[in-house]
Amino acid sequence: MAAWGAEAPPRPGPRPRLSIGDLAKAGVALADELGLEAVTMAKVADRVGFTPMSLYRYVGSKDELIQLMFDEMGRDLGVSAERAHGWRDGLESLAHALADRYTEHPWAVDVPIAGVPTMPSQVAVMEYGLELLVPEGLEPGEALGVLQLVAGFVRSHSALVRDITRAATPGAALSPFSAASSRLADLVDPAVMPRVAEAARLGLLSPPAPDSAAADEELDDLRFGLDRILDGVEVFIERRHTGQV
Amino acid sequence: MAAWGAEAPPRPGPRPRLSIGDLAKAGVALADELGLEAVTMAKVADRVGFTPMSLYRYVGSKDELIQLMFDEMGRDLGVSAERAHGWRDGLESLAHALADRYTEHPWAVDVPIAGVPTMPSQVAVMEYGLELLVPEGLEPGEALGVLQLVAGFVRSHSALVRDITRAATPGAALSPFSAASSRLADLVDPAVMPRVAEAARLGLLSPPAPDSAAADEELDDLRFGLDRILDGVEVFIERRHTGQV
DNA sequence: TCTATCTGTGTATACCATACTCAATAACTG
DNA sequence: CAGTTATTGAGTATGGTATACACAGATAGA
Repeated sequence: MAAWGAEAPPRPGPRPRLSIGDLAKAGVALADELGLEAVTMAKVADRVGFTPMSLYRYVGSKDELIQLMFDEMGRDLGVSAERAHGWRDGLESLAHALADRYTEHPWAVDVPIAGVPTMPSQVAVMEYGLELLVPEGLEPGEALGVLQLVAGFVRSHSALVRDITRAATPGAALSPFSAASSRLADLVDPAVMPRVAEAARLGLLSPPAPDSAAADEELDDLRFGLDRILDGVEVFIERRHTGQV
Repeated sequence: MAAWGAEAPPRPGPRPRLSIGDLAKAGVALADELGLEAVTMAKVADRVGFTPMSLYRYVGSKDELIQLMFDEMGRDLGVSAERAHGWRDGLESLAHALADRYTEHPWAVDVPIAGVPTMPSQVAVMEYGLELLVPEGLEPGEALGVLQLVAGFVRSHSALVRDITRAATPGAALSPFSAASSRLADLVDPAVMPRVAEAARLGLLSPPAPDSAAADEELDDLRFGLDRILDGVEVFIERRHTGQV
């Protein structure tokens, strides 16, 4: 796979003027500025000073380019198992590092998950997680399951945060569906769905006011879910240590 | 919002020959047969015996149609809080019902998450979850957090299962990336990533052989993640009951 | 120097979402 | 019952999209 950067032996013909990484970086920059839907072969080509069709010398399809962009944005998370104070601290660092990346690159939550993780940055996360969890007695398969749990939660949480942020940002194009969330209290029949109606009344289903506390709330939500997951993992590790499972 | 089916008062002009639900159902059927990328306005129109442009009398955009399809596929999960034996059993039933739906409609994991859940089927899930968890002492916001955890996990797990299944199915169009997973063992340098290399050697990163045990493995993985989450929630509920939090 | 091979370009195609216009339709008004 | 008017579904058109294909120039090895 190209993303793993096998070194090319000397060949006849002109040397490529780009690398796959250049292409991925250009795509990331474009998506950062204008969103994922703005990433077209033509615009990426323009950004690197190429014609659209030349990109196909580097990637087999646009989908492949998108996957490379996702890998690019997940590189070098700055976590290391040696520096972590135990598995729990390590997983928390990972979760926050991932969440930060999603915040920096909001489009990344729109990139479809393409099968079992095989891109370098994802594999690096796997190695990290295995280093944290296998010494605690987890089987590799179990450790990967925990990792999937954490990474998946951060992703879905980040997606929610992004959409809420977008809906609460005046001037942003809000879909007809996010627009409806503020009216959800009117749509839900309290007789049929009393608890949702109450939650809507409490404002839990509307975008929060864009005050300074919004970021804190998002962080709280991340922590809440993460704490539940890690509590569950802790229970499992305890049981494994005491031979109950 | 149209999906909530406000009844139309008598109006001049021809009566609409379709309903939004018809359109959503047609889209679902199409996606079931040919995948989400096959869902185009033209093909859906063809299926209901309309011209492409007529669909815009019912939906504002293709994205809106896709959201309606997602709502359609999540309707009537067949769970009820009254029938559940406690919150944990109730959440397990929900998770399995959702997983079954994703299995029946694999394209659903490709539907982008559009903000805070506001579609009827999603709101029904919310009501269900609140009924299960609020009596245990959780705040509505906490209960929604737990629900997001469960639903998000089932979704990401289902995505993985679908991609693995697709990769293991001979004849299916497998992306260059899923194709690479079988070669991951060759790509990873054991000196740099010893634990991933070992996991690859154990076959944990390759699609499983398409034997009869595959379905069981998938179910095991679902159970594993779900058990961790619910263990974590259980710890939280215990603490709440004993006033620790 | 010759040759095989690779790069980036130019051109062309098929598909797609969707804007705009219009004739036919059917409820409401008198 | 006749006229008015809003609405439906069809027809036509447009701009953007990914990508197939063929070619001219460039370059490393013989």
